[in-house]
Amino acid sequence: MPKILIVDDEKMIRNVVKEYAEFEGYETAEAENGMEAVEMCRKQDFDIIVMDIMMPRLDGYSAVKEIHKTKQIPVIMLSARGEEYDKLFGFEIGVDDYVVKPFSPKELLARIKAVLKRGTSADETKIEKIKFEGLEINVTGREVTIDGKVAQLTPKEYDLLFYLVRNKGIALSREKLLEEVWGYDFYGDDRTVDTHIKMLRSSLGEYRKFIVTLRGMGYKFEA
Amino acid sequence: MPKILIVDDEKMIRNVVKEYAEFEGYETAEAENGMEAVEMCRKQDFDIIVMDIMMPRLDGYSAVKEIHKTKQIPVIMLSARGEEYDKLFGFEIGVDDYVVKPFSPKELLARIKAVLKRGTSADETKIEKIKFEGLEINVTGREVTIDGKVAQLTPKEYDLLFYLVRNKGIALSREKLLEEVWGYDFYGDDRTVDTHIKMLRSSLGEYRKFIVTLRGMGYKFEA
DNA sequence: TTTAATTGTGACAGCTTTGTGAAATTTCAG
DNA sequence: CTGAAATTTCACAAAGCTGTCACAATTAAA
Repeated sequence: MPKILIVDDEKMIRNVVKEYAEFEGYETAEAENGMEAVEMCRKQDFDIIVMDIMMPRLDGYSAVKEIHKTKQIPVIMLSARGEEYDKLFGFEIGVDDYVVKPFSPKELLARIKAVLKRGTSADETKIEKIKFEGLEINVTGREVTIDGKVAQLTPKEYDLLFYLVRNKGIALSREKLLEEVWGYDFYGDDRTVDTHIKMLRSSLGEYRKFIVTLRGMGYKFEA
Repeated sequence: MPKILIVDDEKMIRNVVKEYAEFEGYETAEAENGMEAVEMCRKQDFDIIVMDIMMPRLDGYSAVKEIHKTKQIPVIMLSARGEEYDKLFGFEIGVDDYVVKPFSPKELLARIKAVLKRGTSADETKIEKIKFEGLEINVTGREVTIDGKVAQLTPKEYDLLFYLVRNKGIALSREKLLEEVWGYDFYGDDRTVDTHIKMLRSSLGEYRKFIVTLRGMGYKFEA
């Protein structure tokens, strides 16, 4: 689910937006001013920022300018009616939408949805992921993460895991695995599979539990 | 006196704006659609453009994009209420102001005056850029900057980087890269990719970290 | 309980893949 | 046509993956 950074100095506003956003299933984070927002963006990635213009410490448009120096994150600006409208245009900030206070949370959410739908996160939808609890296989990027951390699998480990997962719940003999993962022209020992299963298990940490040994038969992935 | 280009398919609108503008002492010129506007801008310089969004042949926002490729002229957009508002923000055009139809000519003139007053600080032409920390790719100008300094990439390096970035997070085999970056008719060695990756990495300096080797597979851009 | 079969595991030599510098070739502007 | 820049190939170095083996641990059968 997309992560939203809500930036406003009024706690009330943050709460309202947060509540509505979380109701829609978004993750949220808050910042009280522009400085804080910049800091938070340095440390983590958000999918969209909802930012007030008038704030202490660092105003909204300066913050956007700063954040956009390093990251391309869509922004929806909030501001009091009229007052800051010219400034927004005047500075030609790359802002994706603009909502005037007081706003209806429903409208804001609709705009957030719209911005997320078009924009940069088009790549997000292209990425194919398979998840089992904290084990996540990003097929598109050929990357496996365990509880959010990237696991460094070797090519064979990845291929083996991918084949097992694709055939989850199905008993797979060593012969079958060799044929499918190694290739029909592999001339080696059956036990090679065992070694790679061992390595794979060690790479998967606690999620080794998904790889089940079928004595006298082979292995299977069971989630 | 400043010269205004008025672009709208309705003669009525053009006339009204023209009359008021000339009363204020501005010179005016007219175009019926985006295409005409682009043509006229190629031939002469204007100080400001007042442009409708919805027009036959070439819509306003495409016209602005085209014109801004070569000239930095401030723009005030016109459009029917609400309808095109999203589009404006959606495409992040470098527009200096925005007036909703039906508008009062007096208000439009006031905005024209205001935009002209802010100086031709429209030096910030809207250029399409992609950023990852200090790595900035100016797509419009085919230029890459690293921490603000222009990196001297060769054409292949740029093409390769651009393709990787467009497909960030996606595992790309050498074959795929050859096909997409070099062209389907390239009959060379796979390892050519490696050499160009090497060169690209060296050009990117510390941001070489974004280019990830996928052993046994290929490469990907990961930001 | 013993025994035999099967699977788990650590170590490592050899192999495959990737990184890299340099040379050969091609492209292109002048 | 010439020379500089870009591209491609090549060979070797470096990195890191694989497959095998020996032995330990586990399981099932007798």
